[in-house]
Formats: sequence, C-alpha cells, structure tokens
Amino acid sequence: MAHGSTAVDADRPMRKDAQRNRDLLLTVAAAVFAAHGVEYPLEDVAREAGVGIGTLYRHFPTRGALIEAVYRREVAQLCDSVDGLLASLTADEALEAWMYNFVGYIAAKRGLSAALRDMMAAEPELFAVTRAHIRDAASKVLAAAVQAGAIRPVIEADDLIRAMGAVCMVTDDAGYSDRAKTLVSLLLDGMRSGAPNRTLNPTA
Amino acid sequence: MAHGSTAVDADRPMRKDAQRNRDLLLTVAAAVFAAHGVEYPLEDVAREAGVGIGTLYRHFPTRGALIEAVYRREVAQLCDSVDGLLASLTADEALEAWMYNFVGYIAAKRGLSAALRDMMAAEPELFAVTRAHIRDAASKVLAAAVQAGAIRPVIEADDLIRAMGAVCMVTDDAGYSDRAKTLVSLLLDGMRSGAPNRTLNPTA
DNA sequence: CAACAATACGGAGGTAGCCTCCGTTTGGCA
DNA sequence: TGCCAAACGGAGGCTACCTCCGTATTGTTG
Repeated sequence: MAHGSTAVDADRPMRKDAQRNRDLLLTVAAAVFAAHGVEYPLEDVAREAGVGIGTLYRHFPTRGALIEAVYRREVAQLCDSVDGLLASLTADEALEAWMYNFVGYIAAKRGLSAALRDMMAAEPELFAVTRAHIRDAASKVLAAAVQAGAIRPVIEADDLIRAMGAVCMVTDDAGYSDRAKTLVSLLLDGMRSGAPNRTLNPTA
Repeated sequence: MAHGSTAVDADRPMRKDAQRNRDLLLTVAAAVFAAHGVEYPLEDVAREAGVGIGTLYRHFPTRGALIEAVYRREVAQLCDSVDGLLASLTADEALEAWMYNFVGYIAAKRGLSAALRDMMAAEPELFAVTRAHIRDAASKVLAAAVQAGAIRPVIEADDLIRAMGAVCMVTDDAGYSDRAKTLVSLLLDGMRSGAPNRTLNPTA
C-alpha cells in the first residue's frame, strides 16, 4: 500500500476532511487499479471509497490525474533505485537490472502502460514531474554504461525510455514477463558495443 | 481507397443491397479512421454512410471486425511485399526494408496499433487470418536473413512481430516516424551478428 | 408476374460511464 | 459562538454503445 503522506504540497495545508477523502480515494484506486486495471469506472471508485463522485473529480479532475497520483510514489522509488544499482553493480549490469525492474513493474500493472501513453499524449503537463524523474534516472544509468564503454553512445535517454515504454505496452497483457525479458535483451544487445561500426539513426 | 471486391467469400453470394451497404460502410470507415483515428463513433460512421446503426452492427458486430475489414487488404499487401524485397535485395536489407515499411505503415494510422493490440487480446479469432499472414511474412524474411548469416538465430518470428508492434505503439502519436526508425535500427542491431556470444532469452 | 420466403434494413430505446453544477454541510478561526 | 471559505455529494445532462423487432427489399418459384 503506502501513499499516505503529503497534502497539497505547497500553499495552505489541506482541510482535514479533504485530506482524508483524498487518501481514501487513493487507497481504493490503488486497489482496484491493481485488481481490475486503470479503466475501472470512476463512479465505482468514488462509491467504494464512500465519497461522492463530485469529490473524486474535485481532487482528481481527470482519470490521468488519479493514475498519476496513485503511481507517482512507486515510480519515484524505481527511479531512485538507480543509485543503489550503480553502487553495487557494474554500469552495464546496473542498466540491465534497472531496465528489467522498470519494465517488470510497469508491465505488471494491467493496462497501465497503454493508459500512460494516451495520457502523456493528451495532458503532458500532468506528468512533467514524474517524467523528469524517469528521465534523470535513465540518463544516469545510461551515461554510466556509456562511460564504461559497455554501451554505444548512439542512444539518448529519451529513446531508451520510449523503447522501454514500447516493451511494456506489448507485454502487459498477461503473463508475458518472459517476452518482456526477451525484448529487453534484444534492446540491450542493440545498444551494446558488439557491433560498433553500424550507423544508427541515419538522420531519417 | 480500394476495398471494392469480395462478397461474403463463401456460401451464397450476398444480397445486392447488403453488398452495397457493406461497401459504403467500409469506404466511410476507411476515410474517418484515417482522418480521426479508429475510435471514431460508430453511430457517426453509420450515419455518414447513410445506413442505420443496426446495419453497421449486422455487418461488423464489433469495432474490431470493422477495423479488421478496413485494413486487411492493405496489411496483406505489406506481407506479400516480402517476396519482391527478397528478390531485389540481400536478405538483411530485405528484413530491414520490410520492418521499416511495416512499422511506417501501421504507425501512420492514428491509434491503429493500440486498438489492434487491445482487440487481439479481446477477440483473437478475428485476426487469425491476418495474423497468420503477417507471421508467414515475418518468418520468411527472418529465415532468409538468418540463413544468410546476417541475423543471429536467437529471435523467433513471434518476437519480431511483437517487437514491431511495440515500436508502432510508442510511435504512432504524431510525427514520430524518425523515432520509429531509431527503434527499428536498435532492434536490428540487437538481432544482427555483431555480438554473437551473448546469451539471449535465458529461459527466464 | 404474382406471391412468398428469406434476407436485410433502420432506428427507438435501454444501458453505462463521464463530468458539471449547485444547494448543503463542515472545519477552522476570531 | 458565529461566521465563511472550503469541501461535500449526487442529481442530471450528455455521449456512445449495442440490442431488438417491426418494416422493407430482394429474388425465387409456380
């Protein structure tokens, strides 16, 4: 579970009832999203949380906002794990481990990746913070691996993220975690220094 | 454009009005799917085709059925292009060209890839024919490239298709065709024989 | 060329989920 | 205690989906 903390971050602190309802909604949403996917009817989320639908919409004006709030903490954690990985593994191994973890986590949430994709297209501002977090993490491992000579400097953090997103999306159907592994392996092999004299990204 | 031909394939030929309405629906659907994406309201498709909503649902019981019918011909063509490519290029080049073409085509249709993914999960039978077609095409180029020693024999046709689907999905947002190229390049590099002694798919 | 099946048509209407709006309630502060 | 900004809740309007069945069209047969 988790998610307990923060109020509205800045400004005046939230009123107590507002804070309570917000937490209730997040708890219920996390549970039903995990169990039934992120397309679960919002009216049901509200009802099961014991609040009115209006309250849900006041706290989370769009489905995207709710999803973002539910997963922000966990994604942040995944991002922050980079430092630990880099400390205990080689850069190449850290990159590999981080990619597996990340893809494994997202792909396990039914429908999450597809929903995220649509929402990031529709309301990018919403994900600015989380996206930056992911981007920083990706940059860091990737840079380390390139520095160590394990990875060719042909790929940007953005491409890496996009690629991982791709893997998640084709993979989150069912028990495709082994498929995900195959795809990630393939990506890594493409990125590694084995075939150094191949031109990538021919400026299209 | 195109799609003009076939009736119901086997059995009795279709009644004339039925055939006409079916064609009307396909024409309109192809147009609006291209212009507005495959989520376009079916009631509007019917109205713009000048037929009742009931007629649309009789011909195409699900949105998936309609989409499948709209794109079947074009996808088939893409698949059949494999022979021509193999005749005029090296196997490696043919594989590359085919992948680019395929991804480029699908990614250009707004929302198509995501819709296909969902539908193939929901009603796989519907796509049996088309899927087999794609699978055959993929197998053929892939086998040729492996045979020629350009590609390591670590990847199956299914993985290739899945990977291409992945690329399409992260790519069909807007003008991401250069992104798609980058990702396909990456995949190809992963598949090529540059780094031969790396273990793929460690049986997870 | 009737007349009759069989086939196809159309759209009204039931259902579900989204989201807004506004009268009512509650929390916190002087 | 009294006040009001903040928050609540849910009725209701909307859009899109899909089913069902009475009506219309086709084409076949005597």
